[in-house]
Amino acid sequence: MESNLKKPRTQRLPRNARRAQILRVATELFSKKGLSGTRTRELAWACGINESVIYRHFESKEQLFEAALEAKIREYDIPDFLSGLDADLTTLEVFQTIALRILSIGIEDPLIHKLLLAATFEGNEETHRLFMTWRVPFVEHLEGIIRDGIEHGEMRSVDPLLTARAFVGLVMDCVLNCNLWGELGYENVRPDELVQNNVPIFVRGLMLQT
Amino acid sequence: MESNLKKPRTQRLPRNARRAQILRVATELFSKKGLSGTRTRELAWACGINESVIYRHFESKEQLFEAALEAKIREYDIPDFLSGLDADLTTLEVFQTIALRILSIGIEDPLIHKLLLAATFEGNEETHRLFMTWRVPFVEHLEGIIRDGIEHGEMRSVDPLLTARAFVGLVMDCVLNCNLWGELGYENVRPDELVQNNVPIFVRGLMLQT
DNA sequence: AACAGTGGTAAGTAATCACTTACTTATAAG
DNA sequence: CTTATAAGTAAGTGATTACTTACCACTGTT
Repeated sequence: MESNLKKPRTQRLPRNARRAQILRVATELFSKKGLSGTRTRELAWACGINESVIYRHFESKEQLFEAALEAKIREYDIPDFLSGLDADLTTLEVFQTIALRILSIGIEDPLIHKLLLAATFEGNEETHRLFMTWRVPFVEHLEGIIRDGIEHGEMRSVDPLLTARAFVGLVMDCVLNCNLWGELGYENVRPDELVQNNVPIFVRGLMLQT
Repeated sequence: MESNLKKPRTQRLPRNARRAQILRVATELFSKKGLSGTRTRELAWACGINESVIYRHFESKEQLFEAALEAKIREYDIPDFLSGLDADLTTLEVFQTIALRILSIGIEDPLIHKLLLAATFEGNEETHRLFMTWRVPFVEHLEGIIRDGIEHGEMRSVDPLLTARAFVGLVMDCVLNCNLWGELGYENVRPDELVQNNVPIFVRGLMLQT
């Protein structure tokens, strides 16, 4: 009856809470170091638990990565945001609202774009599919707007798909600038500053008459 | 005196040739799988040599990665290209020429952008610095052009730095589209097609009068 | 022909990896 | 209080990692 009883180092958590914690910490590590750069050992240590606990919740590191990515994308329901856009907005306002949304998410939650980048680089087919559920809705929505604009004689006859992609790319590259290379001379800028400067240039070039 | 003499499996190469071969194969693997995803064993196997030979030429995997990145960037002398641009070109033509250059390099040599992406994700301070030697010259050159354009009353009074970054971002995102996500519904498009569609939109939005 | 220099190999090394096994203990329902 | 359930731990597992050591053999020089 000596003091052989082992004291638990960490507070015992119910299943859902522990799973959520692992997911949250994993998202942070994966977005910093990528999939193969993140060690399960340091993930467990960061959670204050033993490595084996991770495997009570996720069957493998890869599946944990997929779950982290999916949870991150689910945080922001893009189709819902797009379908909820006010129908009375001008073309410029629509483009600005969408750009601001992408920039705000990217700057307030830097993890998502780094995680998406890791997914495109190290991910499997499933993570590639998840990546597309993030980017494609923006492109398709804008493609539709541009197509309509051309039909109604408001916009120049550009290629709707290429143009929509270019706009989304322009905005998402700003996010990468701020997140990834922010420490290297690319100082942080406010989302609305970027929107006010860049979106009108693009939209003016797209419309037929000012 | 039995047949104990070992036959060499591979052709013996002079130092420079072997080093160049390792660098070339490493560039390919790193751009496909990233730094921590590339194994020295498979690199050696792909070169047809023993692992230890790699370490006769490069002191570590990380240093090999830096060397590969630097060599890739050196292939394209951007400052030289920019300073050699014809002074008689119109603003639209300058933007188009620069965009075509970025797109052509990115599409004809997909390794460079993937390698740069790996560098931003897994690299150290040195590889980050190298990344900037690729992107920054484009931005600074365009920033100067836009600043002049505003001073001469040809362009709207935008923020020259933000605008230059946005344009470079727009173009480089197209490259990522074609390279990284090309297999997933983003079919390949020709560089000149992208230039013809996207650059005029941006430049028209930038100029004061058509 | 002898030799030095070096490109190459075989067979390691210790460390680290993702993941597992066997076991302990907190919690909550009856 | 008893007991089933599950959250937790310690201590591994074999595989794989980047990198090294000791040695071999090809080649150009003299």
